[in-house]
Amino acid sequence: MTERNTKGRILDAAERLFARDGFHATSLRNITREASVNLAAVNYHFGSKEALISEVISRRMVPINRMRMGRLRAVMAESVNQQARPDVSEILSVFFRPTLVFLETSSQAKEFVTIIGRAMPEPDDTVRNILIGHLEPVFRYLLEILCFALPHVPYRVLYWRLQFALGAFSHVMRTARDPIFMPDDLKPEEDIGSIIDVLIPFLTAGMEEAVE
Amino acid sequence: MTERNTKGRILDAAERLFARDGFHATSLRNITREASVNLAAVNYHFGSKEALISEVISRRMVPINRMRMGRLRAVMAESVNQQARPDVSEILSVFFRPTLVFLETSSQAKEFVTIIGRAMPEPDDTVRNILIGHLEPVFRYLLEILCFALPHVPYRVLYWRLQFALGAFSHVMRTARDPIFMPDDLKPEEDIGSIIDVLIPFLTAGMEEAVE
DNA sequence: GCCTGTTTTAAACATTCGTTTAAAACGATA
DNA sequence: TATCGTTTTAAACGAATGTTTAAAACAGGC
Repeated sequence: MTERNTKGRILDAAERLFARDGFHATSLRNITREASVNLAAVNYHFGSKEALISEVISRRMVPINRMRMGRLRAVMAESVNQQARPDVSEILSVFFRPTLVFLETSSQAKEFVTIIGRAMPEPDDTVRNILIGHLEPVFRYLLEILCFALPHVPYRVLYWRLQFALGAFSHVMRTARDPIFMPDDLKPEEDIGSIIDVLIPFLTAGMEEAVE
Repeated sequence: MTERNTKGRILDAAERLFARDGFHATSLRNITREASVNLAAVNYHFGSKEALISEVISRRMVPINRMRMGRLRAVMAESVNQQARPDVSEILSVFFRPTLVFLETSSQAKEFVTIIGRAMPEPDDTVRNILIGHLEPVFRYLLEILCFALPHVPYRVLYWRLQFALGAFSHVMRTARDPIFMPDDLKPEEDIGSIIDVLIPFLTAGMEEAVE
């Protein structure tokens, strides 16, 4: 259940609190209390709070992005083999769905989808750049594949449409647990996958829309 | 050019710095230095930093939302008169375009669109609730009109699609001045209106997409 | 059982923050 | 010009933060 060693306990507690309260509002004292370790443990094991944030993001982001790149390459290869344009809906699925890969194995990892949504709009450059550094190669490849899939849509328009997709995704990952403006006759989705099921067709239609 | 009285100078300086660095990273000392007023002036004129944030948001958000509600009502009235469904593209335009209303009159107001993008994903509840409070009635009316315009799309799906639209919008308002992942052969849009011109058809297509 | 490198602990440090205070400066009015 | 309410000013306060320190506790190999 809870991690046995100090480093792992800190990572789990930090992930949980960063998701709940944000990076800045979460102090090292909160984290170390939650993890039942000494305050100095963070600086001893990670060096700084920033390095801890980086590690919290990296340990899940690296495998997620490896999965993304692998599947994107597969989509691209199949498209070349069959001499057909790749399917936009599949491209977007391949990008967004791996976010949920940890949900099956670790209940703890539910928090991480919130963290992705939090890191993207983070005002602090050093924090945001941690996420951006991970995401950049995937974004570039994604844009490249979309150019193949939608040759009639101008490059500049595709870039902005992909930004819209990122914005919609991060907003919804961040607020899914506690949605804003939720009418009384609706209730929050129990699992995030069902929101992505609504997101993919929405984004696909927007991506494919012809530009006059 | 620059405001003459202390209160106005604080508001302008705060708007500029909140947009550039975020709400939390901007200290009262930064603001008062930028405004060339004494540190205690903020607490004297506004009462607290939180009240200043609220005022920075309100002074532009109130007229923007008044404009939104008026135009939304007009769209709804015309739809009833003509016994036709309201146009989704027009609905979205009427919601998003008033954000830029200050851009013509005040060059200073360019900063405010960034602030809208910053307040939405703000981790601090008290700050985010300031924006949410302003937006809630508009959101509810917007959702209601979309139900009229798209009766074949389930209510729950429309709610989430509207959330996607909000996410895309706030992300792009926040990053428009300094876009992330911008390829070398693209350059940032000089005016935000042209990004909204790309956004509206994208969102419209997503909103209108049939649900199987 | 002693010794060595690693980890944990309690305490302190230096900064920064929002806020408060009390005196000084100002401005309009009589 | 004198007065009174408003505004500005410099200084200090208390609280919270990330980080560092130096000693204590621990673990494994000889």
